[in-house]
Amino acid sequence: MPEGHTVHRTANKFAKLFANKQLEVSSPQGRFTDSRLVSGQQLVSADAIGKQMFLFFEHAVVRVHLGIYGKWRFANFDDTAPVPVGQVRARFLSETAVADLVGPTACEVIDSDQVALVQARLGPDPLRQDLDGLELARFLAKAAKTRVAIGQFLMNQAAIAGIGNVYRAELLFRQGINPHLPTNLVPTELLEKIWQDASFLMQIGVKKGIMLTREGHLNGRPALADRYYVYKREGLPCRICGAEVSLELMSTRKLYWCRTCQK
DNA sequence: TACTCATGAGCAA
DNA sequence: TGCTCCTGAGTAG
Repeated sequence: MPEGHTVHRTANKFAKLFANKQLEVSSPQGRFTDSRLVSGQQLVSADAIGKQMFLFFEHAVVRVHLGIYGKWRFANFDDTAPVPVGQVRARFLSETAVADLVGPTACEVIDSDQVALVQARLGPDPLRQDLDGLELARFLAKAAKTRVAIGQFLMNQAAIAGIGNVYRAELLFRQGINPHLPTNLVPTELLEKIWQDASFLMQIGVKKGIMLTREGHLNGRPALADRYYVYKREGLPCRICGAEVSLELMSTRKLYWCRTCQK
């Protein structure tokens, strides 16, 4: 489920498994021909900003973006690495562990200048430590300048990095905000709440590996049907007021919301 | 077996 | 706004 929390979780796992190890990098599927540019190098670190992951090798960086379909598969082994299954774009192999990447939108080798370019176009990430409040300030500054609907604004990775369709719907529901409200008309206190809630929920997502958004259901592993307030619940009664949950398209993406709770 | 759908985003017009 | 790309799970027939 590739929203920002998945990517941060993967970066942590990658660092834990592979940091300071020499990796054999290959492309079983054949489409990641640049794998040879990093194969044989040590992995220095793994980092995530929003939905982008960066694998820093000694002399180059691998940038990965999962898109909708992308997935990582990790495995430990004693003697022989498991045979790749399906369309494995990239395989990262140490002596005892393997990470297979399937179906990413992007998997490429870039240099530090290109890393800086990608990072510059990304907005603040609620999962990055923000002790001095600068990330929040960046978010508020961007929000103050745009009349785009808040539902659309939250999907813009240059506005806030890491939010996807699920968190967008659930964050707006939790704060009772109409997704069509122009962003510059959303009171600052509410924008701050959205930011803090995103940070809170996404940290849970990183820890648990699944998206949880319902009060009283933030622990354990609730079934998919019990996990969200509005996401994928069109036509069903709102869990708070009982009104029918609405579904509409907002810039080609499905938007779920409750017209009664989100005035 | 064939078809549909999905948590995303870049690009052209 | 519409088209395109990427893969696999679920469902209809």
